[in-house]
Amino acid sequence: MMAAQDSHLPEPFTKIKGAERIWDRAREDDGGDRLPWVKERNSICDPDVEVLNGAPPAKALEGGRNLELSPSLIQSEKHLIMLQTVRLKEGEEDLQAVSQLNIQQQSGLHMVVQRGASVLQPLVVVQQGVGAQQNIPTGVAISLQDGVYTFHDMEVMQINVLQEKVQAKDEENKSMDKSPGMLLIKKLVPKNLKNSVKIDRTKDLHAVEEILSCTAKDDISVSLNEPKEQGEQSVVKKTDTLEAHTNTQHRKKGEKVTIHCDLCAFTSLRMSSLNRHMKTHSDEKPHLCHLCLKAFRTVTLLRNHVNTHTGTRPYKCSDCEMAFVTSGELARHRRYKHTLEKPFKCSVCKYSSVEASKLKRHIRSHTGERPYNCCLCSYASKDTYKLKRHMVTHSGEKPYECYVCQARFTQSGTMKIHILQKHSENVPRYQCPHCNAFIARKSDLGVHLRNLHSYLAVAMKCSYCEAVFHERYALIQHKKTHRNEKRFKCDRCSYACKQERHLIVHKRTHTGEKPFTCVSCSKCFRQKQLLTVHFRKHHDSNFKPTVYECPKCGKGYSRWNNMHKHAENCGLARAKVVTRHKGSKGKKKRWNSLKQDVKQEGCSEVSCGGLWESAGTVDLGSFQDVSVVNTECCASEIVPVEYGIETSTPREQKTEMTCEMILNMMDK
DNA sequence: CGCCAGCACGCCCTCTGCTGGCCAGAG
DNA sequence: ACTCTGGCCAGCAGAGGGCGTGCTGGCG
Repeated sequence: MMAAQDSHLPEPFTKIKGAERIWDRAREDDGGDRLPWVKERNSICDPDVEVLNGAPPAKALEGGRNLELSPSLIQSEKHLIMLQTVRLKEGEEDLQAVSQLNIQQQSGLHMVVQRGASVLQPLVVVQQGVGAQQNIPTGVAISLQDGVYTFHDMEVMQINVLQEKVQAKDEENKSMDKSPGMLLIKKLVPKNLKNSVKIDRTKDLHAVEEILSCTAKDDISVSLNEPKEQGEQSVVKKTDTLEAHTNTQHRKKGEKVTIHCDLCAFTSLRMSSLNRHMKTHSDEKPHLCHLCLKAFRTVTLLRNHVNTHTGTRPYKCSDCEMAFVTSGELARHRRYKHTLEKPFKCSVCKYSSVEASKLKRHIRSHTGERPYNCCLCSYASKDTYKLKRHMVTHSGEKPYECYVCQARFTQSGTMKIHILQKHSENVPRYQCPHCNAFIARKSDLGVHLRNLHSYLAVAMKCSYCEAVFHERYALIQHKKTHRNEKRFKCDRCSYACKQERHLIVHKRTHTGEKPFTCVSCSKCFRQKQLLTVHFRKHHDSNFKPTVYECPKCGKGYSRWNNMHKHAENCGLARAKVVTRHKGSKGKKKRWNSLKQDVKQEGCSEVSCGGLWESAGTVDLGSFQDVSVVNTECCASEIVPVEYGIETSTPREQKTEMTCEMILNMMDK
């Protein structure tokens, strides 16, 4: 019930940490101004003042009595109220003494104390305007002038229940008529215990829950008091369920007695437990580890610790080879590995965990809370490990080294991937389900899928035709179909070609245009290459005509295609057509390799005038002997089977070869 | 007093996915 | 020669699993 009403802190609460948590919350609420909050643990043995762990700003604690708000909190319009125990002197055991504490005047909190009791100044951070008021059930909240704090916030307040039935009954009868809206906190102390007392939070809050859930019952009363009636006391009690808190003065023979710790909320039915508990308030740790000199309170703790040194693991898992120092470890291990029991369930999603701390960490992924701030940048993490890992980015440290190549990495996972993909056999690759591409990393496959195969709301149009595509990959594949298309068509004949410049040359056959004139004899040519050939042959005395020899019989030809035609009858097998892609470095290497292969096979290139280099398309069809060797190496290496690459028919190849050769030579 | 269960905190690990620089291939 | 593209790669952070350890408190 309480947890449902206060979503802040549903998790279990521990006495000291609760106070810290309040302070932590105050820090978080404090506008993030990063004030140097310092948690101090005041001596719990201080006879006059007990300050809950997590010291407030010094001013607030000054004197242990005056209640002041820290400037930062005032600025942030939040109220900080400290709860501290103030033992009243004899003359102060009345409400007048309380008022002298200035609590009401400064905080708006109305408190009532019982005669002889200590007074608790509340240590609560209340945020204004958080709408908490409507969430607080009547009688559960303490109203402040400008804020509200709930029972949950009262975790750090010491609440106890009056057991004095008769008195309570009278109080109850009086107060039931009073208007609700103000719950007075009353701390009752057994008269033989003059020190401040905290109650067991779990039990008593449960008790209060129970009270609140059944306020109509006769045996339960919730006493409320008007703020102005400070002289009256209120009592929260449930007579039959709170027997455990019986004041020792009223105990009967055989009745179980709850013993309270003077210094905290601990209660127990056994004195031995209390005695042992009291050691927790002492720094005494008499049991020293002889191996590391670390000190422990108890022999058991020391033994467990020594076991960590010796490797003694008495608790062995029955289902696997694991063994542990403590039974708790074993139990947890069994939950993780064998029973798969996950009792901590997230209320937001389906996540569940073996440990509460894991659920707490998980919840941060919902809330976005990032409590761990980097001191060097704006990064903040949700857990300590991530912050620690992040700090490596500032130090430049690369703690992980590849054992093969000594490359260093910042994260172990990165190194693992490196080793897997650089130094391992049978490296797994990820195949794209849409295009059969194989990609080394799954994450990169994701990038590939996003870039190439994701649906695009705005369709992309092909730049060559009207086709539109919603997938980038489909567009790319489609464009490749235009690659070998003879898109440039002559409007006077059936001629078509792939490049516009070829069409321009062709059109001169229709217009009769001959723009290239020989400077020596004024003869005109349609193509630059024709002029060049003419000039060399007729006007260049240094020109030595190229002779293309048949690799089979050695017969020479002045033109490559003529030799080529001859060679067809010399019995050489037909080679595959190879297209050299200009500008492709890799293909250029392969092209040179092919050239070398062809040379080695006996196709002599004699003063060919840069034929190999200038040829756009080469028909090796007549080199039958070469083809046997080269088609294997060429087909596999040079012409990878690619989508959209087409091969030409022999006749086309011859035509294209000549044309492109000439055009390329013209370009030169 | 010892055993035990449970809690809390911390550390380390893995898996995962995003990001951006680099580089070779393609145009 | 240049630009663009996409795979490769390391860096880095998010999320969660598993275990180590210390401590507290119930109980025999």
